Amino acid sequence: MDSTLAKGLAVLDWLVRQPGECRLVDVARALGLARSNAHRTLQTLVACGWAVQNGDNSNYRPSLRLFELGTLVEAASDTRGLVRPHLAALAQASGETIHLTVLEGPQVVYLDKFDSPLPVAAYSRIGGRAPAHCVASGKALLAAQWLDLPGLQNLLGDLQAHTPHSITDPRALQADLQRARLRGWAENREEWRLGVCGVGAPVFDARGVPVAAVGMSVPAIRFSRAQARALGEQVVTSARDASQMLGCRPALATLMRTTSQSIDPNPSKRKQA
Amino acid sequence: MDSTLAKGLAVLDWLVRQPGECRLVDVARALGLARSNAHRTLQTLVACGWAVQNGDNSNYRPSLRLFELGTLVEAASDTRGLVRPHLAALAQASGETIHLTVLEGPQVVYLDKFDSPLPVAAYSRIGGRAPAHCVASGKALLAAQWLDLPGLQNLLGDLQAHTPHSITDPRALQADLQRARLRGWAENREEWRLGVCGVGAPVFDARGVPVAAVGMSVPAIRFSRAQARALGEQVVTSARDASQMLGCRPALATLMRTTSQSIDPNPSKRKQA
DNA sequence: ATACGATGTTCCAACTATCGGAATACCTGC
DNA sequence: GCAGGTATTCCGATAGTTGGAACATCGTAT
Repeated sequence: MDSTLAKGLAVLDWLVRQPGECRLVDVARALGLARSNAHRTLQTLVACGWAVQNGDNSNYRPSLRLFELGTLVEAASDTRGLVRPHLAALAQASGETIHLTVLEGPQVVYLDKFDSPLPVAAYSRIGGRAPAHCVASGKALLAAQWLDLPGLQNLLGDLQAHTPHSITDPRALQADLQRARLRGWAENREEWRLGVCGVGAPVFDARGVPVAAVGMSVPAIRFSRAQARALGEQVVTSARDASQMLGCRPALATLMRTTSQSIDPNPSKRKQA
Repeated sequence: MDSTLAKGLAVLDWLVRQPGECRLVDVARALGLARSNAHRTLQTLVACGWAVQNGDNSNYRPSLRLFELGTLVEAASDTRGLVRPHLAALAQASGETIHLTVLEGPQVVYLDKFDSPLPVAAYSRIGGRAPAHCVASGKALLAAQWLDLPGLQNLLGDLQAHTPHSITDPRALQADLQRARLRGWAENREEWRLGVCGVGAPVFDARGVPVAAVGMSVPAIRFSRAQARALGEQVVTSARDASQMLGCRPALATLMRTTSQSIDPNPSKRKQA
């Protein structure tokens, strides 16, 4: 592994997470580098346009290149733009906090978000992450993949608990996902943040592949069985509409399937996508 | 300069700009690397979470880490969120395409955008870039910095022409900026894209530093002297409101100044920001 | 079914770019 | 002016990178 590259990326990552500009020594100290090493690394980042140096005090900060590339990455799958109207409609109709997430490894990443007018304790940020097994949209995406137990464990690793309600047993999670498949939507009962529940449903593209999930965050106080069911239905409907917007035929745009994972025609060609 | 780091960043950059997943050889060929070298570089990117490898065909694509960091970089200056309502209002009132830009080196980066209902030929993308000396918002930002001729040339380098109307003479640009300062807004008359004009005005933060610019893109057909003036006034008003939103005292929130660059209390401390 | 070409991955010795201590330059505050 | 802290430069030792070659794998043509 190229340690020089890894180091540079770590510096960049650290730089981004700092509030203001950073001094060279701070970078060096934070990452345990020699000053001269940190200096050369930062100079390289600047020369390549990933960081900028303040001419006055020679402090460093990340450039907008990351923002630029971030929008490109996100735009590559133009899911967000296409789904956005449906999110807005759902936010309007439900009055709750709505978000759009995608799965990356064992986590979901928040692609888009509409905040509830009545602020919920659920704190999330576009670009932020959450463990997939602890949030409704994450479970919806997991359910839609029909993984077997080894596959699930391989993807998620050890299931960390984040509240007393978090599911930490893979078998229990598997059962929960199966329930989600039957029901059409996944549930989160304070498994990520105490006091915050949610429902989520997957969005499929034209090929029938689950590419994103619509999630709704709801305070535990408003999350009785009956309320959950009603909200779940709303989310499923919204997700199904969104799927059709992405070109998915209606029949596919649902989490439920009579046959199990058999129908997944993935020839896994070694071809350029 | 750390060539390993530079190479890795180049790979990442290239990866982001490809439409789908990428094969190793393509990366190697595109960047002129040995296969083994490209392999190690990509593996490092994957190990550090900046790229992901498709398990089936071992193709590579950028991870959402870039999106994540991109939103962080952009959120660091929460300009966008605060100014957004004013942009929306201006878009509503004018019916034209509105955007928010910041200066980075000789370019502006588009932070936010509201598209006109009547589609203008101006093609721009959030996260995209344009040469500062060719667009109205860029000129507004340049004007707000009161640079002298050497400073301007140092920042922008050679002024490239992008249409026959582009300003390529630094002195002419300087004069144009001076006009903008007197007027309160900057103009672009088909200097970046033929058929597309625009007006722009700077947004100041609480310290009176120009941090962004509001721009409006208008088809040349609707950009007579009188129309330009009317739109310019609108943009100035909007930018001034936005500045106050950022905590700028009203008196400072304008491009015009009676004294020249003298009042710029920048003690240039070598301190942590 | 077999062979072939193209690609992904691993290995390793030569080499060169990186590392980090030390010296220098610079700034700031006392 | 001096002291403390920091950015930058320098350079020899070293360790990490490099790229060719071998091997494994896959898709396709024969």
